[in-house]
Amino acid sequence: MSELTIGQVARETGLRTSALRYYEEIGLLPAARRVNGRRRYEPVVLRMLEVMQFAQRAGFTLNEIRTLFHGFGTETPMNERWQALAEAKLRELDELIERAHCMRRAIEVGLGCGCVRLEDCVIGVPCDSED
Amino acid sequence: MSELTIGQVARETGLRTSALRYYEEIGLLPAARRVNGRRRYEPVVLRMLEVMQFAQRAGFTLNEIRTLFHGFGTETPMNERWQALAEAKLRELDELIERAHCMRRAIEVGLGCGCVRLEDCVIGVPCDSED
DNA sequence: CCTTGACTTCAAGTCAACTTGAAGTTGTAG
DNA sequence: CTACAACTTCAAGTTGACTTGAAGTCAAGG
Repeated sequence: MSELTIGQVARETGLRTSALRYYEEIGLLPAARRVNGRRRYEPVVLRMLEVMQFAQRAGFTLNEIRTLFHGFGTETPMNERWQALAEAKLRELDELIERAHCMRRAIEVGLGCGCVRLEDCVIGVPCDSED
Repeated sequence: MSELTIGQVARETGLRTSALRYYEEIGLLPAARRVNGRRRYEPVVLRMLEVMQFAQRAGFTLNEIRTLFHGFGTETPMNERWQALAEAKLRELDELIERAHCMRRAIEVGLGCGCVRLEDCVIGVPCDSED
């Protein structure tokens, strides 16, 4: 039982079958081999989907993930488009992390202070400039 | 000139007028006073919008932001719903920050290694368990 | 043979957060 | 007075990431 049905992949990954079909439709997953019209997946897609879900939770769009996967390891071990995207995303992630920290601090201040208006709390936290 | 037109608010905040009308429609902004049918805003909305944009960039949905603003400072200085939402969001933010850090590390590894397949890179980075 | 469950395709629906377009109103500048 | 920009409402369109529904196919069990 080396090949998996769409249902098995769905169960293993926690995705819905509709999502898997959708991924194939938009070219995120390579078109699966068909047996009597039904999809058969090689186990490696489980890992791909794992990474994809991970990337998605980290804020990548499906479009970016597709580029990430297509650009990675084709021809040269590390091509330029992948590198550019990765570096851009790195900067985005840094911004995201900073904003998240900032909002976190703001909420904590809000939880701990007696402000009547949220604006007063948040504005009082120094963040937009630097840490 | 203490009250602002929708155009002025838009210019000051960087939002489109359509967005401001939309915010009013969904109850995120209180319905502005009308003069001959046109909206007039008190300057305080600039701060509100500032905070709202900030919260949005930090990952809050408009729905959450509305709750955050409505629940804050009404009746008791710090009511329970606000507190619950804030604490839940705090946990979400922590998760987000961790995932972002993790993806960041994964990308860096990807940039620095010679892997042919992205999966190999990302999977090699210890993250899903703990840091 | 018939049912059942897992699958297929294709079209349309959903949600958030807006934007766009049409058609009309208001206030000011020339 | 006329033009024009800035506003109004209301309906419909957009994007991303899917989901839902209809109608049909296929293999296995009773």
